[in-house]
Amino acid sequence: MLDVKFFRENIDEIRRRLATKKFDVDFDAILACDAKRRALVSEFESARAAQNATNKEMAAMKKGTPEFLAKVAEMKAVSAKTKELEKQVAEIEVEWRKLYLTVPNIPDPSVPVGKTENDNEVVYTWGDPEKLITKDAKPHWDIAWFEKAIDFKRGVKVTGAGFPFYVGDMARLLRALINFCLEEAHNAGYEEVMAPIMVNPASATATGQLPDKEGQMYYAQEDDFYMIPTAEVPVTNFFRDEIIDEKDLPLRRCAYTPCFRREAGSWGAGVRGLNRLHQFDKVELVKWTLPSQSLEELESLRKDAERLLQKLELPYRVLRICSGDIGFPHSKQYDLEVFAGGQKRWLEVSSCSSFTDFQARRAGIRYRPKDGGKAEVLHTLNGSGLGLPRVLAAILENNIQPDGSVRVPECLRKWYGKEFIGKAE
RNA sequence: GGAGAGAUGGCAGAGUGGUCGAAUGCGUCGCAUUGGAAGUGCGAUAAUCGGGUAACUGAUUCGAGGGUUCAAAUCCCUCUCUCUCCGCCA
Repeated sequence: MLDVKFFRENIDEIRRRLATKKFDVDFDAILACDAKRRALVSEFESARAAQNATNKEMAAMKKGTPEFLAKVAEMKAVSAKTKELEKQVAEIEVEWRKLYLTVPNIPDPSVPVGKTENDNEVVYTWGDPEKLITKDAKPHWDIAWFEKAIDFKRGVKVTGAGFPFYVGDMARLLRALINFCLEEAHNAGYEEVMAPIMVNPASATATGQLPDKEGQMYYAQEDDFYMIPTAEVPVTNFFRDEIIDEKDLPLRRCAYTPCFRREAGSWGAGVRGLNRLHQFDKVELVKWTLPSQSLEELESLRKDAERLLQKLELPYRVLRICSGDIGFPHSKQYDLEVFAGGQKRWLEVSSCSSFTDFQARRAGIRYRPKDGGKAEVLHTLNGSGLGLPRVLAAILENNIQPDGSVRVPECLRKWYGKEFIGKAE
């Protein structure tokens, strides 16, 4: 949510900058509602002030005297009118909030203007993707032993499409990836948390999933809980409605969780195998920073994620996401995509973003300046470090051996324990 | 799941219809005392939104929502959460 004052006073600039995002906002309706709301609030407040003043007089009067009874009679009408105004204010506040929650965050000036993902800029590429297109390379789902190791059929039986079982060595390899990501994050100064994987609507609203992504989350009606689409939601909400001391900033935390996405309407070509799942595993990195530090913290966050890919020996490219493709609460966003040699495709495995004060204002997360002054809204950031199924896909496709087995990257062996997966023994 | 108790400022905790944004204690900050510190004394100390250059000032907030009343932290209803006991359980 944008600062309301800023919104009112810079509406032309905001219109212009939001026009480059892909979301529709009815500015005129919001401004009209805001004006009406302020007028009503002001009318209500002066009515209530008058009522309060009289009530104070009455408190000092002797009860039951004719003067007192006259006041009571007089105030009945005043009270009824104030109550009516109060009701109108409450109604318009709800209407206004509903409208205002549809306003996305403003893109940072450094974000390239563009309409679709085709306008994203490649910042640079690490490693040599060409080298991976070999005669042995094949999409991971075509690897002979793949269906045994990642069992989609049983997943369909037990739950539905997109909920696979990882079996045996593959389960161990996935666990190795989780451990690797968490340990790297720990070494980079992120404090680990294990978080709830269901959240209430207030949390989902604070980070911006509601109302924007309502239909993309699994919802437990009985208890009004949402399955998290990313650990960003519970982890960021940890400090909801709290004030953090400036000396504790920046705060950095990491969390491993399963993530759940309905992916309604997004199935088509190129989403086979591990490319898109309803439940997947991810380690998320989250930061809370001073406003003045969020841009540099975004750069270091991205580098923390990149380092993982480098250690995993996976060629990747860094994308600067254009205004038309960055998300609703995002101010600035980088995506990291690994090259999967079998599919000859880039797969997104991390998205690193700054939300400026957008989430923090919705969530009521502020910091207390060192000088003890007024609490100010801070900035939140997060990035995947990493989304694991696609990393797994790239590992399988890029390290395939002539005998059909796959070499496991050195950095995972500490947990995986062997050099190969899928080797006949 | 059953029974009971409870939810008040940064924390603890008083407050059962008006003079309560709320006693008191702790904490924090400032000043004094001191060579310095401890200690002690004095004073200050909630948030949000609005008006005003400012001094100041209006509204809202005592878990959430609704109701009664001229007037609610206080009375009534609903919900949420916490604690204790019982039951069940990884």
